[in-house]
Amino acid sequence: MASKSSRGPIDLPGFFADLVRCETRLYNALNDRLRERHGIVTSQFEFLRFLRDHPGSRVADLATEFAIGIGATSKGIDRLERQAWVTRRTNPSDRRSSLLDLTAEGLQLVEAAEATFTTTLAELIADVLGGPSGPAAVQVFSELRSVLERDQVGLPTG
Amino acid sequence: MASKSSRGPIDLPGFFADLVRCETRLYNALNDRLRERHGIVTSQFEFLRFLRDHPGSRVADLATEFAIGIGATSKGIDRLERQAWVTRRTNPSDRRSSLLDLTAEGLQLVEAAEATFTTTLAELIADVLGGPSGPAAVQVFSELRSVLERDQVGLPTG
DNA sequence: TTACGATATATGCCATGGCATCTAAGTCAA
DNA sequence: TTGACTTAGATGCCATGGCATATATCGTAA
Repeated sequence: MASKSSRGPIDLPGFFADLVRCETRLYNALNDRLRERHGIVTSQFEFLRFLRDHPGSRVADLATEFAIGIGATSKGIDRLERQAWVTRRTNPSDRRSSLLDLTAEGLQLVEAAEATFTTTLAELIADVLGGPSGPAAVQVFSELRSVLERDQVGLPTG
Repeated sequence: MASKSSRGPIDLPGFFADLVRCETRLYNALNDRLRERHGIVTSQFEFLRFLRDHPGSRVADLATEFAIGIGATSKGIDRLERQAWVTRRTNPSDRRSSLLDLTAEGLQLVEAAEATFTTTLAELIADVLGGPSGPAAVQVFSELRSVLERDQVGLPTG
């Protein structure tokens, strides 16, 4: 099969469709692996990893990072707290909010899950991303993310 | 701010994080626009567009395309059918399934929504995708999608 | 034809996210 | 200090998707 390398302007809807299909399938595949090996799903892994890398974050910080609602974030933290992977401690400088941290178990879990995550992701995308166009794709998404965050595109209300 | 152009091997988890954040925000932003102008969300627009381009598809065809479950697809079609945008007609060669088609209203809707979709997407990503790395990113996702579909990665059960 | 296994999808239950709302707490000015 | 406004996030209701199951139909072999 000949590769389709159009010369004209980029087909943005086509690109977006490819992007969403890839993201869906990768997310599904990572969910499967993380669930069977660690009893968590990818969104939980991402929460835990963020809290490992940003201890003392607030619920709103997570909501902004992941561009999901505050309510959903609060409920997500509830679930992690129920498993004793995360603790809330009252923010001493603003008692409306809590500061979030991993427990020792949470830290252990995220380290183990990260190995699974990284390995699985490599199995799925390393070949394509390791190709000649890989670095450019990395660059595009890094830049696009910066732009979307700067302009606060696609932040939910609640 | 200096741009971060690492020379080493690609940071796949970092790339995946950027990818998911971009997809979330773009999907949210497109949802907002499509909802306010046409009363549909992006997933519905994608169903309608697929049926316009593949008339006579079955529920399973949509499920495979979007890598979502058959049950969810059936329910999604229920909702579009209730709005009289899609019709089910019994498949004459296999009465377990139905063949799906847009109604005239559905066709009109998808054409109008497509204009909104394309315009909005261009506002959000044309600048970055029009840069020098754009074509490479397009190429990467086209290829990655092909690989993931060939290997049937991340297909839900039901 | 009948019986059995496979297939397409419709449906029910559960989990999760969006959005609205509620409460506690912080800010500020008079 | 008090009262009005704002903010953080917890909670309730609803919509949607995953997965399991139920139903109808199909294909095949006896």
